[in-house]
Formats: sequence, structure tokens, C-alpha cells
Amino acid sequence: MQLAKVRFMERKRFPKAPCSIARSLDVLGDWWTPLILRECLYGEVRFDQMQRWLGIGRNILTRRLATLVEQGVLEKRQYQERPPRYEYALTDKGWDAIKLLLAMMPFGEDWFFGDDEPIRLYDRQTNRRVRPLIVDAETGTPLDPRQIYAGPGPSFPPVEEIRRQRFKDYYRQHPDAPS
Amino acid sequence: MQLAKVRFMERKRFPKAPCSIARSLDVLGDWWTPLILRECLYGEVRFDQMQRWLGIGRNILTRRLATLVEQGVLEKRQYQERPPRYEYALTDKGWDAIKLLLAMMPFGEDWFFGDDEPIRLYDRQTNRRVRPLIVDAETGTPLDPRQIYAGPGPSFPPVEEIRRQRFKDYYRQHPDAPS
DNA sequence: TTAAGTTAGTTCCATCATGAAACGAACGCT
DNA sequence: AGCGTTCGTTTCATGATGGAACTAACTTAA
Repeated sequence: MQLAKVRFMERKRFPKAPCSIARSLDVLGDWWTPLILRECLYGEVRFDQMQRWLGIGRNILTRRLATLVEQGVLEKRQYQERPPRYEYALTDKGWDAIKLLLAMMPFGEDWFFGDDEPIRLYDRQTNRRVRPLIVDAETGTPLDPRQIYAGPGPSFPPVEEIRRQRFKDYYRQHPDAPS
Repeated sequence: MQLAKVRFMERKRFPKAPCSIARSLDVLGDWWTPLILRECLYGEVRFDQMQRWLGIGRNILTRRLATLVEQGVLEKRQYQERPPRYEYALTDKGWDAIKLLLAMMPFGEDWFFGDDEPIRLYDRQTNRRVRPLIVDAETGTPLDPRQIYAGPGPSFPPVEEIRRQRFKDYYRQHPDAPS
């Protein structure tokens, strides 16, 4: 018979957190998942290819792929009958997740590589170099995080309203902080 | 006397990986770090504030903050003499990291919230709504990951050239894949 | 001046997650 | 039949984590 043991420490997840960041991290917030998606972008879509390039444990890869399929980020599809072999294809959601990886590239280049970017992106049609940049969708101007503040949307739980208030207070006291 | 024990399993890190994504993940690739940075964006820059909002263990928070300061993402600064109290301010590098969080928001909204975005961003000057979007820096057009391929930059280790070749092979065989 | 509260941590411990290596099942080749 | 390859699963030792208790230094209330 199974006793109802008290559970300490489960990795915290926020499946209902009213925060896009937390929810996104729930999907790809661990160490390996983004790298697995990177392999998909590079065209390494088979179990063994991924395993070799990443040096990830096969058991871990098994679990991660299962989770990603479960979450609708990847799609397992058979590419061969006998023996049955599978590859993992990005779904629409998966391709959207790839955008987050693209956003990481300029950060890595700026802070770790300088002119020595290890990887470059090209347009498949024009073969022209592509550089990801985060802008404001309305105006098209590059986003400066220091210029931004956050506020609750329409469905925000009331208790969190306090946070917005705090934010305003803080910046009232430190008009130029933190910089 | 300290015996030279064999070390199994350390969390894999890629401090020298020729990949901006891996290097970025080395800085903020775990579960809590992005949420800590989110709190900084919201103006919750003190130990106890962060701890309460996030529900993170204090020991973990201690370690994460130390790491972030070490990596130059945050700066510990005294805001009070007696008793000495500190707050954590984003550095330039930190503000750049915030951009990655901003990139996550549309993903979370599109796939988890729909019109019910829990958090909105506003311009601190104009108070106009701001929506992050990833575009190509040259042309300003929204990035479509399916339209992109990756290639090695100037400093890429030769062995990785194979990857590029593979990539090309793959897409020669599947001109429209993976979709 | 004493008692209680706050802040910013550290320490200890049980449990979870991870990487390495071994194992295994299904098939292909010869 | 025997061997290798592919795609995993299982086992095990160790690292990472969350929770609770503890500490040290100071502030505030009585």
C-alpha cells in the first residue's frame, strides 16, 4: 500500500503563473532543452545525432524529447518502416521557441565573442547574413530595457497589483536607477 | 590529505563552446536565474523582496545572486550604512540579458495566454504599449526561423564544419522540412 | 533597557536530477 | 548464425535543490 508521503522539494514549476516568462521557462527553462532545439534548427533531428553532438546522456535525452513532444514543441515522426526509426520535427510552437534562441545569439556575441561570432545566420532564399534584433513591434525601434516598465494586464490577479505599485515607488525614488 | 577522487557528473557547462546559445545558457540557463532578473526589471532588487515574490529558497537565492555578480550581470551595492544593506542592480550586461526575457513574452502570450496577457510593457517616457518583436537588423523584417540556416563563423573549429555540411545535406533532401 | 521584529544570510538534511556505463531489443548485413 | 547499428531503458553514485531551523546585526516599540 502506498503511503501518502510528504513531498519535500519538487522542482518548482509555475504552470499557472501569470507570467509569460515563467510559463516559457516551464517549457524550455532547463539546461538541455534549448540546446536540443538548437540541434533541430541545425537539422540534427535524430536521437543519435543529437546525442553525439550534445554529449547529453541518452536517458536524459529520452526524457527531454518525450517532454517536448508532450508539450507540442516537437513532433515525433517515423521516417523509416523496417526498422521503425523516428525523427523529431519542430512544430509551429517549436519554431516560435527557436526565435528565443535567435534572440540569445546577439547576447552571446556581444559578451563572449566580439567579432569572432562562432555561428552566423543566413537567409535561405537570398543567402544574405541575418542578425536578430529585438524591436518594438509598433515603431520598429530597437528595444532599450531601461526605457521600459511592466504593468499588469487585464487578467492579472489583484494581489499582484501591489507589484506594479512597488515598481512605481521604486522608480519615483530612483529616477535613473538601476543603471 | 585530499584524495584525487574521480568526479562523475558535474552539470555540464560549455564555457568554451563555440556557440552563443550555449554560452548564454551558461549565464542564465537555469530555472531561477531568469526569474531573478525579471524581479530586477520589476524593481524588486533586494534579497528579501526577491525571496518573497519568487518563493525561492534563501540559500539558492544567495548562490544565484553571487553567481550573477561574479558573471557581471548584477552589481551588489550598499544602500544603507547601519545596518549595512545591499541591493542588486543590473549592469549593462544584465540589461542586455533582460532583452532575452522580453523576447520570451510574446512566446508565452501566443502559446499560453491568448488575449489575456498577464503583463504588459510600457515605455517609461510615452507610456505607450511596447511589444517585443524579433526582426532582422538589416531589413527590419520579422524573423521567420524556417527561412534561416546557420553556418560557421570565421573562428569556427574545423570539426564543426561537418555540421554545416550535414545541415546542407539535410535540407537538400527535405527542401521543405522540417515544417 | 529590554523584548520583539526585520534583514540577509548560512547550515543541515532528505529528496530529486543528472551523467556514465551497462544492458537490451529490434533490425540489417554477410 | 554471428556481428554491428540504432534507439533507447535501467542502475548507480554523486551533485543540486527546497524546507526548516539557526545566526548575527541592527531597528523599533514598550
